[in-house]
Amino acid sequence: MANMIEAAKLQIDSLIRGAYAAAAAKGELPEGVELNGVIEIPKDAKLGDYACSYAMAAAKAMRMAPRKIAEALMANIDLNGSYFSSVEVAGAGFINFRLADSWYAAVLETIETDGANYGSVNVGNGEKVMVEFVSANPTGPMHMGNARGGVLGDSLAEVFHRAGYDIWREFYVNDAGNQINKFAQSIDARYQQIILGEDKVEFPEDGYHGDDIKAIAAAFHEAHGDKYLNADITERYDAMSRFGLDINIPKMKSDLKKYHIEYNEWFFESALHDSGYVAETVDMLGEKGWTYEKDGALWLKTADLLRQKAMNEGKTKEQADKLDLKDDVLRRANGFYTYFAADIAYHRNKFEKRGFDKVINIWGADHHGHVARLQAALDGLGLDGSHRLVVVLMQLVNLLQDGKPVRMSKRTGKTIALADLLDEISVDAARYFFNAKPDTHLDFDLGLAVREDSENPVYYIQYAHARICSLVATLTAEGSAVVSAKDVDVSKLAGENEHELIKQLSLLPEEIRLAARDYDPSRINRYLVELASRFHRFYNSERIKGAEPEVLAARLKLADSVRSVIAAALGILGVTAPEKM
RNA sequence: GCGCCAGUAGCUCAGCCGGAUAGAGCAACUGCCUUCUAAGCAGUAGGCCAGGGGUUCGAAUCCCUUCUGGCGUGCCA
Repeated sequence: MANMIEAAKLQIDSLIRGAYAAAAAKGELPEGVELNGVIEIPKDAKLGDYACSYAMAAAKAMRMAPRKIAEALMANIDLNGSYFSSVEVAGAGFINFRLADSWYAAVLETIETDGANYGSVNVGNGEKVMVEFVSANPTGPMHMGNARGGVLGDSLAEVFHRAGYDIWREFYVNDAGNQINKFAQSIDARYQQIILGEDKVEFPEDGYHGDDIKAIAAAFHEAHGDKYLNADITERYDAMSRFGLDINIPKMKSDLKKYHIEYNEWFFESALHDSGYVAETVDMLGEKGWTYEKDGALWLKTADLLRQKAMNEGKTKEQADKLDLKDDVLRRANGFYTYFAADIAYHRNKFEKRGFDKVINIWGADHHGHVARLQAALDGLGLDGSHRLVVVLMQLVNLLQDGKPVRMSKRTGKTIALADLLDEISVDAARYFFNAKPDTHLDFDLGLAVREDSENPVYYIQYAHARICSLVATLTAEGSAVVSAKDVDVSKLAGENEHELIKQLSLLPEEIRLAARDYDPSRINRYLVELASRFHRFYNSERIKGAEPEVLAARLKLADSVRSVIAAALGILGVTAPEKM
């Protein structure tokens, strides 16, 4: 689990601190200045492999020119036994380090040791984290937006897993509330149309118009005949919604499974209502003084909670008072709890009952108005939702057909089902493609998606992997098997392409750390493209087969390390690494 | 009105807890297969980082402000 980038940076920090102590002792630099600054990888490798800005940051406190400070520090650095071969002062006062063979060798050894787990880091310390994603309404088929959420949530969960968190994947099934009622009404209308004739029964305007509802109604009719035609409405709706859910939920499970997405738990909203947990949670808010009654409904003092939250986050009282805020209904005048009330209860359950340290929800951006409210409500319960609940907002997918937008609404019935998409493109392409940066719109053109060519970078990456597999097989057959990292003479990999390639290999642990920090698994996509690109460049410029034995062994080991890292990183995204293409 | 997000090359976007000359892919043009997979590589070209102000050794990056676009602001979920 070694992170060689971290190791290099830590070593530079200690080298500089040691040099400062030595320089200060000799009177070359003023004593007692706190060193700080950034150690980073310069954009241009010609400048060095690592650059350090400590001298510039210390200029003011030391009252010296940055370059002078840098030179004094450099003169006192001892590189013996370090990962670095040289150090120099450049630009305005950067101290630049160049990596030695020992560092490159350590990267290859780490990759060999860690195998498929290479890149894992432990920033999470086993903290319990739930990722809740997709949670599509079970009233109809899933669409492209759900596909994006599914892929994003699953990849993000895997990123967190590899960053050292204890991960739990969950799907929240909204099997209660108004939309279920509407679902039952829609099935009922179709059911009656089957029996009485389509023109005899009016279909509700705001019902679900999709063909899937007709199919459910037909199946229901087949199972029960006309039995429910005159049944009590509550009994009828209950039977119909349960029948429909029993068809739709397994379908969602199997559709998601096609994308290799599986959950630890499918959590039912109805369970929260049935057990009285929603009522209990609302009562708790009342006991804490956060609710009041008005017009027959029970309201949450959301405005007060949000103002308090804003002030906790650094806003002044004046700024907080200026916010235009509204309270929310928790229990309607008709006695039913709102979705919001159930959602608060659900999140109380996640934190309080099941003990998750942190919860990450993937939501469509159209729900963003709900984020701060939910956090504030949880704050009101003393659960610190503002810090422990993270909502990743995902812009919805713009589905295009020949450049024109296609509406994606369940009510119009014109959905492009998630499952159908896989008839058009591979799971690999879908997983790669939908794993785009969450906060940007994703234009998905159906015409383009059908194409399986180099337009899609996933093939570019997989090609690199297949190419290496073929190379290893060819050379192994000729008696040149991949050797262990310890037996590789890294000095034979001294070309710029080789060094750049190894440095790219070393970056994966850092990318995983940052992907978790920013809740952005698409970093891994970009990392892979860059890795594949550097490999292809190396492959085209350096011959492996036919090279001198030591050079061949070293280059083959490098290629095989790339193969291993591509497979490991594709594994995070749930994309396969084919041996042949 | 109030709030959230975005504005970087013709297009799609990286870069954003400040660092050196702002990068990639696509599209366009030019080369590279008798030799390890050409689903590949090398090269050419493209920019008031939306505008204005501020902070400092240094700003695409941080702060303020204006403009433009998307979304939210239900006893819907």
